Amino acid sequence: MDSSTSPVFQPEMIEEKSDTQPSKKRKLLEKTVVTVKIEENENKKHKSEGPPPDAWTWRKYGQKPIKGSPFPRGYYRCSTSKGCSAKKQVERCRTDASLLIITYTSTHNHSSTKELKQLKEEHGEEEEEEEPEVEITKDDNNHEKQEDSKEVKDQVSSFDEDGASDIVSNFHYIHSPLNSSNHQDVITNIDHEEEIQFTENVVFDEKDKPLCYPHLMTLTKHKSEENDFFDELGELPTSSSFTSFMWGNFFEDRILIHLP
DNA sequence: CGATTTTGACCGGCGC
DNA sequence: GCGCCGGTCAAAATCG
Repeated sequence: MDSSTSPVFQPEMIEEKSDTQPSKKRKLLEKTVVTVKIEENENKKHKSEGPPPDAWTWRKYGQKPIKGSPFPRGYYRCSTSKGCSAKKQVERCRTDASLLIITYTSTHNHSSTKELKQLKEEHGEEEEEEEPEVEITKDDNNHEKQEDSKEVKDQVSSFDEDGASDIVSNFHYIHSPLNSSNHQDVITNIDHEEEIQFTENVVFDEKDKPLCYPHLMTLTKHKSEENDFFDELGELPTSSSFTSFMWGNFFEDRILIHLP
């Protein structure tokens, strides 16, 4: 715990050129990219097109063909809760139609019923922890990302209204797709800065990786710090019970961390 | 009949 | 300034 320099769960904002450009708001959104390998079972034939189910319900609000990709990208918005601003984009890998790239943006302002239930089952009465989390989360945001305070404040305020936390939601992003377990392989990378791969079975050949996620290669090797990732999580203000719950899910799924 | 999907239009950012 | 591209909107269509 190097408190002095440890990056306390730093939801790195997407800024491509923070060099000289005043990064636009657009690029400042949190992004969680999940690459999912879907099995094309004959059983679920037409389902192969749709996005894999997760803990929330999504409503499609748009679809656009993407340059350089034969497959269109679908835009979804969370419809579990009315005021929820969480979004996700679903597209297929340009070169591997069985690879689904899901990009989660923004955060949920609520928890999924499913997960709350699980939480209760595991710990009995940990549900209250949600309340204090909001406070701590806010604090975290305050001293961690001052630059983005505008954005964050905006989001947090809406969270406050609904009385939910956003850090928790971040976890949901991570573990919910894994939880669905309909898929064989899941790669999760948090932000464009720290990309961590989780794979149940390492099936991504070197020839596949650059094709589908060129930057993944770079970033995977740029930091072999799963430690960092763990460290960040360890720093989380979140109650340890919740954290362990989350990681419990990870390991229960037997996710291997594949490092170069 | 309400909720969701489809699809073309619209808009803003960015590169040239 | 213009055109391209990605993201969102909104009306119509479809579904349960």
